[in-house]
Amino acid sequence: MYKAPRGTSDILPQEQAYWKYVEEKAASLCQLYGYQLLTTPIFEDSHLFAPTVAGGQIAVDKEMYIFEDRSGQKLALRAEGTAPVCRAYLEHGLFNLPQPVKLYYIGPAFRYERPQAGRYRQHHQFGYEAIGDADPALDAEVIEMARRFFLSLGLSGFSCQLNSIGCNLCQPKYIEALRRHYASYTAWLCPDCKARLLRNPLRLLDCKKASCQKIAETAPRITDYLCSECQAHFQSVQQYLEALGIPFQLNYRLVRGLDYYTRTVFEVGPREEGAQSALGGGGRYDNLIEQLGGKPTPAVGFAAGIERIILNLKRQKIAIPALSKPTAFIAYLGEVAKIRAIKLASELRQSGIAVIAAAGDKSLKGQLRQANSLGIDNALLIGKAEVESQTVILRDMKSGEQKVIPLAEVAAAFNRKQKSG
RNA sequence: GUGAGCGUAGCCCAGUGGUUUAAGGCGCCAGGUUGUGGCCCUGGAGAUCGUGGGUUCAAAUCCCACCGUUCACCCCA
Repeated sequence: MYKAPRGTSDILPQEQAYWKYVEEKAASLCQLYGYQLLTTPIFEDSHLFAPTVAGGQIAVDKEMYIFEDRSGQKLALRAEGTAPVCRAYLEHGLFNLPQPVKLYYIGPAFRYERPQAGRYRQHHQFGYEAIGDADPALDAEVIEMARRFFLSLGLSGFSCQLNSIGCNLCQPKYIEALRRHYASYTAWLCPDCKARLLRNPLRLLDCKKASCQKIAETAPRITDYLCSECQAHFQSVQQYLEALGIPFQLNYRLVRGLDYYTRTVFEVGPREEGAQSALGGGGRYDNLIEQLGGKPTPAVGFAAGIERIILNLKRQKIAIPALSKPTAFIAYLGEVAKIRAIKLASELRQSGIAVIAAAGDKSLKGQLRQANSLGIDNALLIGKAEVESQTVILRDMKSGEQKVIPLAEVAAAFNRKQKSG
């Protein structure tokens, strides 16, 4: 038997209410803030993702779905949302619009990793980006949006952590200081951190091992190394957040794995920290667009994982609206009645009334059982007698009340019901 | 990529001191009214016990490998 590939999953009808709920909240949030939907291809030139995957080219090869098409071009399944949005921004000359340009996206992303709860090979991301202006008010807006998004979903008890990791003027000086600090402790570092010291020193700060944490505690802080511009920018972001009444916690050890982040970084997660707990995160990436071949263009954005959001909706037992059900179920007895039934179904749909017609040759009992388990409120019954008298029996499935109505008046009866109900 | 746990019908699972018609619940189908659901009762269908190999007279049960899944690391959404 075939199975969905490892790390992927089918989203069954019973789950769809959650997806619709989250997607609609996302869309209305973006509408509220003036962010416009941009849909990008599911695969891209594989090199596009090189700057956006931590560890650079090594991780690109190991963690991405890369394949060659028949022309030999190296393509990659979308690994994350930001780089494609920036590519589209450059490709279509969106820099000619009044800046900043505000865009959002929602769709699948792929990473070849070992799956576990909240981590999949195919998952879905919702994200938004404000491209083309370095105004710290945009950083604050993006963070406020994230908070409003989670609140609108009904989630509570999450926190927002904030930090600044500087720009390409001050960050290298800080990394230098960090290296000097760690150099005297190499013997006590875990193997992972030894590798990080060479490849990705910022990551040293959030190693979870107790021995490494100790060293991190005495490490120099990025905030002490920010250049005056970054310092001022960071101050402004905080000032705006306070003005907006957005709670946040400064976390000078918060770094984001991706190389392109500059200045503001933030992460939203449940207060109870655990693996795979981050609901979303983002920050400023003032260097990315230049790295992709554009002019230096500042930008800030946020991305969240839909599967993790749904996981938290379930954990917090948040009630979500049910998907709408068909108005009526049509049952029949006998071949002549069946013809009348499928014709009636067609006509009702023509007037915009959603119906399910029975199929097969189940007993009336079986057909009503089906209507019941589908949760449909009205059943229309057609037998020999109804065919002869040009009527149908309308049964209210909640009360059990039945009445005989002329065939021609069925649609009108439902329209009346909808208005009064 | 590393370490650990788990894998019995569509779903939840009993059964692992070796020999069972592999049990139960949910769901599904049918019957209990000749044309009527939900509750109840009765019956039925549905499992090569994840896959492959090995040990044995005998394996769901022991061993190995692979696959899948879960948890942690890693990484991140």
